[in-house]
Amino acid sequence: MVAKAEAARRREGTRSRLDDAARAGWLYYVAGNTQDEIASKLGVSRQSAQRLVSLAVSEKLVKVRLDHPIAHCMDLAARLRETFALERVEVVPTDPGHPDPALGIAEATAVEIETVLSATEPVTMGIGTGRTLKAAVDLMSPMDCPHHSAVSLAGNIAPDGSAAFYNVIFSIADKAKTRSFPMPLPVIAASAGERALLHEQASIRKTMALVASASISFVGIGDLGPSAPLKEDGFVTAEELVALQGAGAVGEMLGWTYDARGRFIEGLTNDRVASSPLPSREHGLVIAVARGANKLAAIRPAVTHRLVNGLITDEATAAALLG
Amino acid sequence: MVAKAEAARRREGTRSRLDDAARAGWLYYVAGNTQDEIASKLGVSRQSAQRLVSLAVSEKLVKVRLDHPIAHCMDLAARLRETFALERVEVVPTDPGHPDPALGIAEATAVEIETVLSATEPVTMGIGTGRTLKAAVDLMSPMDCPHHSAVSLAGNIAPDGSAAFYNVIFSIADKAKTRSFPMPLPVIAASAGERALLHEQASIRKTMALVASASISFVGIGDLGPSAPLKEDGFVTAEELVALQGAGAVGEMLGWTYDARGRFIEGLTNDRVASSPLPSREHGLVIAVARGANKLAAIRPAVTHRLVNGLITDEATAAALLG
DNA sequence: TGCGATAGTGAGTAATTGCCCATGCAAATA
DNA sequence: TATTTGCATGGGCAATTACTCACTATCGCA
Repeated sequence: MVAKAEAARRREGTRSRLDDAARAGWLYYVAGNTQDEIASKLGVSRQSAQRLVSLAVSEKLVKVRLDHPIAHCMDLAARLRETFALERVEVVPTDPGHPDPALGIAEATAVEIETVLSATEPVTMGIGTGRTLKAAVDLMSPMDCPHHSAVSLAGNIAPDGSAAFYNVIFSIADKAKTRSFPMPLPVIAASAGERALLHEQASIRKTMALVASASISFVGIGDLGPSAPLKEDGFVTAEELVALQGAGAVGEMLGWTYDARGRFIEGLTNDRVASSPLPSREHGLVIAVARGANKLAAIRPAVTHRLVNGLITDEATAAALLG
Repeated sequence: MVAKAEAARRREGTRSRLDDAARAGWLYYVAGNTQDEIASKLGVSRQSAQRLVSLAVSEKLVKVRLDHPIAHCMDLAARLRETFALERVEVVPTDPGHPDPALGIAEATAVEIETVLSATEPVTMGIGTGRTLKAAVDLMSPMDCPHHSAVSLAGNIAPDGSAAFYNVIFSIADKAKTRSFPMPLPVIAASAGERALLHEQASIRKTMALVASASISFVGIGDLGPSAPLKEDGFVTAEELVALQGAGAVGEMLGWTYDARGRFIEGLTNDRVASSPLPSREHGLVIAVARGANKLAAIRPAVTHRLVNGLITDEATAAALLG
C-alpha cells in the first residue's frame, strides 16, 4: 500500500517535485536568488519556493563543504598524529551543545570515503557499522565505482533476524555502486560454538579473507556506558553490559570490547562476537570515526594502544585526548 | 607590497580572521546555527558573525554541491545564457539513445507556452511550424485564453494544397482557445513574383503586422542534412537542397535558410519563402526549440549570430554548443 | 608626527526567510 | 457514495539575515 503510493509518486509526483527542489536549491545556493525570485521563476508561491529549497536541503541534494584548514583543528590533528603515531587524523570544529553526535565527523568521513573511492586503481575498503558511519555514507555524493569493493567488517543481522539498520554496507553499495560483500552473520552469536560453525561457511571465509586484504577501513567506536549502542540495539543484554563493565570494558569496535589499556576482554561476549577481527594496522589504514565526551574513554585506548591507526574526530574530543 | 601585506596578514590579522570565517561558516552551514548563536559561541557581535559568514562565502570557503541531474542542466543553461547573451534558456536532461527527437524539449516548451498564456494581460505569440513544436502543443494542458492571440509565422499550405500537418497554429488555437491567425500561404511560393503577389493581400498584410507586434515567438530549427525536414515535407526538392547545401546553408527557421555564419542565403529558395521574417529580437523574445546532434550545425549559428534570443534544448546539445 | 587610506565595528533598518495555521484537493477507505 | 486521511497551498507574522551609515583603529608613508 505504502509501496504503491510510493511507486505512483515516483512515477510523476515526487519525481518532478524533487526536480523542482533541485532547481530551487540551485537557484538559491548556486545562483544566489532570493526565494521570491525563485518563486516567480518557477511559477510558484514564495512559500512553495521556500519549501522546495528546504526540501532540497533535507533530501541532502545540496551539500555544503568547507574548504579551509582551521588552524586550531590542524594543530590538534598534527599533535594527535604525533602523540599517538597515527597515520591519518582529521579534526573538525566542535559545535558545543549540538545534539547530533555525528555532526561534522560524518561530513568529514564522507569526504574521506569519497576520496578513497575516487581512485582509479581498485580498492578494497572495510566498513564497520553504526550511526556515525551510516550518517557519513548518507552524506556522500552518488558515485559509480564498480571497480572498488566494500566489505562489511561486522555482522549485519539484528537480534530479531532483520538486517540491522545501522549496517552500512548496503548504503554504501547503493550510493557508490561498489561491489559489496555483506557479512550475513549476527553481530554476536548465541554461543562460541555457533560462531565457530558460522565462520566455517565458505562464503564467510571468503569475506573474512577479503577483509584481511582491505587497504583501508572505517570503524565506529561504541561506548559501554549506560546507553551503550551495543545494548540499545539489543546485541547485548543489560546484564551482559554490567558484566562487561565489571571486567573493565570501556569501549567497543565491531562488537569487540576492550578495556582502558586496549586489551580485548577475555571471555564474556568476545567469545561470541561474529565480526571480523580488526583489520591489520600493519598492512592498511584502520580509521576510527568517533567524537563526544561519552566516547572519550572508548576512543583513548583505541588510539593509545594502536587498535586503530587513523582517527576522525572533533576539536573538543581531540583536545581532551591530548590534555 | 602586496607580498608584504600578505605576509603581515598571515602573521596575525586575516589569518585568524579567515579561520574565524571558516568556523563561522561551519557553524552556520554544517551545524545549522543561527548567526546569533554563532556570535555568542565565537564571542563576537551578531553583526560580526554575519560578516564572518558572508566572508566565508565570498572567499569561497564554503562550496555548495547539488547532486541532481537538474543541477547540471541549470549550469549549462546559465552558461549558454552568458556565452551567447540569450534572454531565455531552458536545458532539459538528455535521455541518451531515446528515439524521440523532441523528448524533453517538447515538455519544456509546453510548460513555457502555458506560462506565457497564463498571463492575464493579452499577449501576441508567434508560432512556427515543425514536429517539435507540434509535439509541444500536443503536450499542453487545455486552457481557455480568448484574450491571447497566436499568430503563425510560416505558411500553412503544404505543396499538395492541404493544410500542412506540422503547422501548429490550429493545434494551439484548439488547445488553448486563443484567437488564432493562420498564414494561408505556402511555405515556399512557386516564384518570387508569386510571393510578392500573395503578400499584397490585405489579410496577409494584417497577419504580418501582427507578427511584428508579437512579444514572444517559438520557432523550430530544421537541419539541412540528407533528411532535412524541408525536403521530407516536400517544400524543397532534392536538387534545391543540394543547391542550398552548395551555397553553404546549414539550417533553416520558418523556411529561411542560413549559413554557418548566420547569414541568410541569398537567392535560391529564400527568394520565394513566403513565411514572415523572423520576429524582432529587439522588441520580443524569439525562442528556438531544438536538440540533437544532427541539428547542432543549424542551432549554433542561430544562437551565435542572434537569429534568436532564446533557446530550449537538451543537456547534450547544450554541452556541444559550449564545448 | 600627521595624513590618507583601508578595514573593522556597532547600530539601525530593510529585506528575506522560517514557521504556523486554516483551507482545499485528491487518494484511500468504509 | 460519503468519509477520512494525508499532503500541498497560501496568508500572515515572527525570526533571522543583509545592508547602509557613521565612527574608530591601524598602518603605510611622507
